[in-house]
Amino acid sequence: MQAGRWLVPGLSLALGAGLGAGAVAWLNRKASPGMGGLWSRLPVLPVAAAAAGPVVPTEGPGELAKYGLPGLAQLKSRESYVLCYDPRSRSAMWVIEQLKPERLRGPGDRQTCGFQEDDSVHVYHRATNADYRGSGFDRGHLAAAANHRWSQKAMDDTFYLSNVAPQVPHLNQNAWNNLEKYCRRLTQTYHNVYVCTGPLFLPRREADGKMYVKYQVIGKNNVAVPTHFFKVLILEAPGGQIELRSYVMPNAPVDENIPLERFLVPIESIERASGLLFMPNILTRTSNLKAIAPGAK
DNA sequence: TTTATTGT
Repeated sequence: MQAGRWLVPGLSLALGAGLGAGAVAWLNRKASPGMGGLWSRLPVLPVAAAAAGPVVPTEGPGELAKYGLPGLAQLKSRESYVLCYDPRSRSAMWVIEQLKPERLRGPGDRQTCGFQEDDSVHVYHRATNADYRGSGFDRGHLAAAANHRWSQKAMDDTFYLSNVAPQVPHLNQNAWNNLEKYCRRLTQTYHNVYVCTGPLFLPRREADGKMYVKYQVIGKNNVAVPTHFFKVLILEAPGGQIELRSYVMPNAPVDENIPLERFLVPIESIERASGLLFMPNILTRTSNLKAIAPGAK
């Protein structure tokens, strides 16, 4: 594989963004063999600007991060949830929330809420309302608004587009909505209900017999349309037992008459597909785990 | 009831 060849299409993107930003210097560096002069054309921030930052040691192991690291986990802790942002998909990797019966009721009013850009995300990696407009997709909550009626602020926080993913309207308004209602109902039976929700981008076999991850992107920010969504429920029963239920639904119209149990999947399949791990965290917290697997009543 | 979008 020739790196130079497949890097070139991305170069025009980098140049466009760099020129638009204004504060651009040109890195004058001898072209290394095989790079085809690419380095000499890449825009970088002026060194003075980078050096102004206090953060990184200039000696020892930290020196390789002298000019900063290009990305770190983006955790957003809000009134109603904690989420991990995925700048590549312009959405969340996962959102975790705690459901309690008393939090399901209160002054929170959906009518006063509006979906909002998340200003804490860099504009390059941020979804906007314009991206969704006319796309044919709903702005589907990951942490649901109705889970947080206990405070207007808590409900408002669910309307950040970082807590949203493009969702097929029929799914959002029917089967997925039913799954969310079911989660709220579980607060009547269980002392504590933890819900972790996120998108999946699952590989699929194409006509040539090979596996590909293929997904649509919408808007000028290329917001990724998930192929599926998952929900992992951690339920604390009154007796102290912990129950685990994990669901996956395709981002497609789903007949709402199909029982929710049919969407149960082994937690391991979500862990393998998502790159996330739930079980080690759960197991260190309990020796009393009951996993509700597919095929359960 | 809750999930939304679009148009005026």
